[in-house]
Amino acid sequence: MTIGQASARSGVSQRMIRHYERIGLIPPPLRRDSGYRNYDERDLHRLRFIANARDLGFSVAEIGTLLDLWANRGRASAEVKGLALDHIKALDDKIGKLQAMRATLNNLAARCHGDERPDCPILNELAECPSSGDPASR
Amino acid sequence: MTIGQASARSGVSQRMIRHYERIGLIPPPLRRDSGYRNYDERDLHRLRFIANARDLGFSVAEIGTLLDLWANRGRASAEVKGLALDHIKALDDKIGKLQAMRATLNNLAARCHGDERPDCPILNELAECPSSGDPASR
DNA sequence: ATGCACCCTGACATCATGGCAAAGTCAAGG
DNA sequence: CCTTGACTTTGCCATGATGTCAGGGTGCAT
Repeated sequence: MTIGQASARSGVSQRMIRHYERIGLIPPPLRRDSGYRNYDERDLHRLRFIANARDLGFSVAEIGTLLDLWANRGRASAEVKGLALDHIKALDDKIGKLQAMRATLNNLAARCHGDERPDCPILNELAECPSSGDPASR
Repeated sequence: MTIGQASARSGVSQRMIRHYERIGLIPPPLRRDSGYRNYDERDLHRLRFIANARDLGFSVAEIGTLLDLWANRGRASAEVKGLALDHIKALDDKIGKLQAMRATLNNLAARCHGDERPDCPILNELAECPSSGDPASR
């Protein structure tokens, strides 16, 4: 199948398929005489794996490791689980930071009357030195 | 003050100060005869504003708008609040996506025994077609 | 005047992705 | 057989926010 078909059936854009090939995440497929990349079901399966892992937020490097583990029939599942748990921790970190931002901003927004008058606690707070101002929001 | 001092006192790296200047977020400062950038308290104040906004996750484009509003003494606070609320919504979006990833992954990890045996539901699920497999986790 | 810490510019890297352009290929219909 | 339109190829540029390195100039204290 051509790259367009592989893309449509895997959910990975053509652009990214070529990209993954160039960075070595997937092996270069066979080429037709015309030079067109020719993918088989095995390649497709791998692309779907990549799409799923990417949707879970794994980085390309992590996906590479997961692919290796996937290909290695003798791997210990503990290794995979370790990766997954690490990634969960990273997600929790990100979520926590975003929630902290949200809380601070929500706090500021609540204190801003939001009418046609120019006085605005949001801007006032942004203009403060980080150490001064509202310690509770940090 | 030099860029190093401005950086230390604002929490914005020298690299980013120069960057913000180049993209027009901050005006080019006066230069000494040597060519060194020379910042005053006003510049410092602006840099601190930028640092605070950045810490709340605003993009450079949004920070530009906020700076304009900050400089415009007659602005309506509603405008600022609107920006803030939009940003909160964007944060909620991101948080929601990350939480969905986390939930799915956590689900998978819980089903993986994580020992020395090779069988692993995490890899199995990643290898599935997105439409098949475990609809509950989506 | 010598050395060290600082500053200058410019370029390249990240990470995952999009877009564009010029050129070749394929399949179907006239 | 030839045209047309859809597809593929490669390569380069761009994003956003930031880091790093290199090569060269500056300023100050000893």
